[in-house]
Amino acid sequence: MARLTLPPSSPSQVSLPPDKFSAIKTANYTQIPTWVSLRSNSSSLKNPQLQQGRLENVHLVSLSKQGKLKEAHRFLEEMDEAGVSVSPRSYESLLETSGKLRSLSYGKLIHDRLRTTVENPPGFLESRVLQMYCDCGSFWDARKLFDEMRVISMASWVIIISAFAREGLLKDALKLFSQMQNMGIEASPSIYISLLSSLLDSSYLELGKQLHCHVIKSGFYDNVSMDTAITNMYVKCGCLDIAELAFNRMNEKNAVTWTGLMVGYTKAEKQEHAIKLFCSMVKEGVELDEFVFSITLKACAGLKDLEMGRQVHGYIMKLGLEYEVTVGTPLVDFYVKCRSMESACRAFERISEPNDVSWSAIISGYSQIGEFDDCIKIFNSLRSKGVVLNDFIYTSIFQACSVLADLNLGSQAHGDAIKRGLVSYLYGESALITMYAKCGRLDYAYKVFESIDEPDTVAWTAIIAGCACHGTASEALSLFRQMRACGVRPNTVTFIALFTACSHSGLITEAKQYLESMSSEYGVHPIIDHYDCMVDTYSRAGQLEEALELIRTMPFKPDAMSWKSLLGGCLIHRDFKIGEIAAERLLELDPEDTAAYVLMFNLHASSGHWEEAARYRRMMAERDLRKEVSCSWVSINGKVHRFIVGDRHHPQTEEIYSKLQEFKFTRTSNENSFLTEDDASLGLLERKEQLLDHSEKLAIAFGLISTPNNAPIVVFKNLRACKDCHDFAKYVSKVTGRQVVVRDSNRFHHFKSGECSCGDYW
DNA sequence: CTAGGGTTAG
Repeated sequence: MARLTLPPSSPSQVSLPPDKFSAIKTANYTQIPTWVSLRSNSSSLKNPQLQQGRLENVHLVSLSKQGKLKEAHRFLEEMDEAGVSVSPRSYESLLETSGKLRSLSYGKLIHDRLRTTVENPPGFLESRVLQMYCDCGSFWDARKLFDEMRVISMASWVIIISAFAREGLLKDALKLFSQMQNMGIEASPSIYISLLSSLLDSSYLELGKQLHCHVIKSGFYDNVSMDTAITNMYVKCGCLDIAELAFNRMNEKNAVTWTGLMVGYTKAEKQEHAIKLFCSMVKEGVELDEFVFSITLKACAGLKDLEMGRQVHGYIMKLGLEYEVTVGTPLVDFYVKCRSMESACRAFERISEPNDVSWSAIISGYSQIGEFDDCIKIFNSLRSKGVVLNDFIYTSIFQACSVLADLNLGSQAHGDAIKRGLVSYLYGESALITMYAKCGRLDYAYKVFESIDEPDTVAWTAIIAGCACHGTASEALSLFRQMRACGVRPNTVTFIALFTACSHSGLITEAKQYLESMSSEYGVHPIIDHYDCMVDTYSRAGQLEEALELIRTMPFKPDAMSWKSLLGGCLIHRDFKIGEIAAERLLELDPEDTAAYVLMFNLHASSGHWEEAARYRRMMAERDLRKEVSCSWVSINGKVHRFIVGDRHHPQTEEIYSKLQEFKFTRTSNENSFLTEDDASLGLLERKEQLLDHSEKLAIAFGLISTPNNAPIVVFKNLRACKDCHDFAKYVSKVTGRQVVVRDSNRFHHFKSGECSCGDYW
């Protein structure tokens, strides 16, 4: 008899891919036999009748539970040589592990071994093999095995139908279901549950009703799981009223049943109803679990009802569930949505084992309150700690990079996400399009867009918005037509992007047509933002009467944005009469809006009405309002250099200012010299005469001296570009032959040979 | 031996 060598007790040499370690973590280590004792008295070999290979099989199962399939396979071969037979229990475990680890190759090896070495395998092993193929996602193998089965157990029917249903292969699942019926086999509740729960939206309602009829005819009474599945089918198909009926008819309900209905109401934006259900649960004494709190907190978050959420939080603490990640994470999100970042952080710290979802919730929290630097900080620390990152996190990071205009970090994170295989999700890709577009690389944005096989509404919207902010309106409109041709439906945001493109290029007729047809032709009902865009389009184009008329006749009460857009137009086109109206209305709606004061100041100052101008400055001072300090920055070799007006802090200040002097740039038309936002931010009226040290010019000058002669210069600015700096950039591009790109708070300006892509229209 | 529920984002 061959000698049986047992494996060394050192850690296994089998290396599993890192993402499969979870299986090892969940392994039951109590199953590990002490193989030292196995080795010392390998009595089973000496006395086969006594042990019948029991210990070897225990060891085999142990290896399998630890996910050590390679080692298990080696051990199997040794058992063969030793003539020790493999127990059905071992086969069962090996098949289960192969499935869990989605290791088709080992699964197949076990299946082959079972076929060739065991003459009449017990029926349950056959269905275990089937399960393994389904778990590995190899439906072809599963189907082949199934078709070859001589006797099909109910378990096998359940396994294959539920696998097909879960995988979205509904047609195949239904075919098998009717095959069962034709064979006179009655489907079990599990089969109905699988089929019902694969019906994800209202397009399956008819099918769902038919299945419901089958269930009734089959006479299954009071099966909580199945009745829950029926209720949830109606929920997912959008029939909340029917779902509620089905729910009320149930004699016995559990937490799962309640949760399903609450999800439905929350999705339908009827959060109050969901919370009412939660209260009933408490009243009726239903045993609550973590999932109930997840959805309850989501409902509170949707309502931004801080009081309600706090009460729920108290209840959670009473039950000691705040440490659970399934409760703690939605709790974090709830506080984030209620703008209570401090509480969110506290809730986060209580989670005993935060997962990637918890991290994405807290990162998106920082992103939502505008603390983008914090987002990046957390991201970097997670990256270095090797925490699992998901596509949600990357989406937030790309968003942060768009706002910070940090192309460097953005493209690094992009590469990182590719390595982790997280980019293939549309959400992430759309965020990438926006990130590249807002970092000034419309070309990369296009590349990402073109790499998407079937762009969805959001992806199309992202690229259209990208074109809009770069001022390529005709491209935006053409993309919109292509989108329609591809059968993708535009949504509210798509139209905002489209209108933005029109307003930046003065396409009044087009904008008007879209506004009139969006509801009838595209099924998107205009909201006030769309009208505000139209007001903006008219205003920029100088059609101020039309803009005012639209504000007065539109089906919404004008908001601050309506008047702000109009006021902006009045400034460009020097209309005091309408400007005054707009400013008054704007200040009524939002007395803290600094833009109103600055715009009115400029409007009067630009025509020499200094007293009127001063009145607005005084008002601003009295209300203790300050404009955000204007700031421009340029990134050189990954390092960001920031400038404010008159800045002399940069180590190369002398060089920068002498470069500026070189241009001897003088204003082209004196009448157009407004007091700019730069100046207004400092409150220095006398600045009017010396505009050479605006942050934007400093950044451009620094770009000129720090990059090769032919390199384009990309400058970012937190406020809108002023006319003077705009002229300066044009001049620089003409004299130096360099391409200058300026992103202001509104859009991109591409300067080339003395011309700007905005056509002086911004 | 199978089946029912939740949280993150553009």
